[in-house]
Amino acid sequence: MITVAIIEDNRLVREGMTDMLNELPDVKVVLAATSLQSAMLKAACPHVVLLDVGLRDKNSLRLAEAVNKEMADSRVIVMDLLPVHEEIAEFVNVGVAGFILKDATFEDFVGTIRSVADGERVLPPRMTGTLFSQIAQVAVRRGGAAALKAVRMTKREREVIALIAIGMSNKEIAQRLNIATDTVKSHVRNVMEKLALHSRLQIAAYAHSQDD
Amino acid sequence: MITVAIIEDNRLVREGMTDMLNELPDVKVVLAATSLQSAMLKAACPHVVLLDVGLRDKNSLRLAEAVNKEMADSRVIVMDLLPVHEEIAEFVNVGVAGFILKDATFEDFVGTIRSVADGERVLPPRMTGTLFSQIAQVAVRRGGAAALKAVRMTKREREVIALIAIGMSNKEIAQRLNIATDTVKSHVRNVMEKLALHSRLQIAAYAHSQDD
DNA sequence: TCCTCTTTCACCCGTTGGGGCGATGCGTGA
DNA sequence: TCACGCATCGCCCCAACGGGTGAAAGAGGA
Repeated sequence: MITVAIIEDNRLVREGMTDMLNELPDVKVVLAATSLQSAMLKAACPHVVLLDVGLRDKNSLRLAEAVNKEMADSRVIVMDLLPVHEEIAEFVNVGVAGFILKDATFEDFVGTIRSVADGERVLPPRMTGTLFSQIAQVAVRRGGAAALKAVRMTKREREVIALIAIGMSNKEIAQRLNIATDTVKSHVRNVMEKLALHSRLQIAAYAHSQDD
Repeated sequence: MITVAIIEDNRLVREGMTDMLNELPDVKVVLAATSLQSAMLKAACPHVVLLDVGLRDKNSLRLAEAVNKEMADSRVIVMDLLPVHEEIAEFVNVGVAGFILKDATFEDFVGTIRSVADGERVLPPRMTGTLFSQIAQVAVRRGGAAALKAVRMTKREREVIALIAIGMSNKEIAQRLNIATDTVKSHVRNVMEKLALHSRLQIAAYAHSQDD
């Protein structure tokens, strides 16, 4: 049995991965969190740590290094969207055992986990399918709406998103909706949490990508 | 001869207006600026001040009032895109002599200027044509590309716009393009100046509206 | 040749945004 | 009835952004 810890800040992806992996006979997810907490990770002591480094943090490298150092008996797999070659080299240098792109096949994904748990080193293979789409499928399969609720926007949030998309500031949105700017900020923060984004610009980009 | 000052922050519109008006035998543009500087305006001492209040400033009303107060012998025409009735009333109250919508006919436009210079008060007439489209036509007529250059983005600026559109910060753009963040800021400022925008979010909205 | 445009970079300053944290009502459904 | 999600608002902190000014170097056209 391979024990796995998932560090991933997008709720949909995180829970989808957890379910998918738990359906496998030889894999068990023992931890799924948004951020890295050494304490919890040490307590869980998983064979494999799936570490999402997204595209935001520059210090994701040091993050991977830290995990590798403090968890000598755990092996790290870095998940990324579109890593550059130099970055891959750097990650390998700090001791990352595996590398998987988010547009990988599920088979590639599981294969990487098993290989890494087996002691191998897996560098980014050429992949064709999309891991993301499969996660989305799993998400809708289990419990139907239950999963999508995690990323489903409330009425107010959709309003705020729409106003952000047309370029309005928090203050302007507050005036338009007749609420306090702090309230707008709360909505914006919740939206970013749900979509795993980190700026209102990304919210705007997301909004525009939706209504194409 | 009617002397005119133009306060308008969109370069294309500003220069287009200047040229169009200067082609008239009885009109001369003596000042064309983006913002209101009392000193320069007093020095120019125009018969008519064309004041663009756009849709951004809340205090455009006080601006119009200030011009009217300090320039007792100049008459003010407010230009706006889509003013509300209440706003019009307020502007009239602070002594604005004329009012012209940006989707007015050029004839209406010139007529308003002449009437105001003549001492009349011109409230927003019902108009049909679009002043904007005529300005664009004049802009291309005179020198062809010369005018569009004012709003034509440079290669670098287009790159920056594209990266803003997908949600990147100045710092991220700087890293991507291998330039300093201050340089990126310069480009962003220039873009905003050219498009008469006031935030990167609006740039993103503009970019997305373009490639539809 | 000179001048303009483009691209580059720097410094300063005030405002906004992102993130953490807590708190209060209010409806809905278990 | 009680928990939960939603919407509301507040405060703090610090980094990022918007805006102004200034400057330097290279490209290209007049």
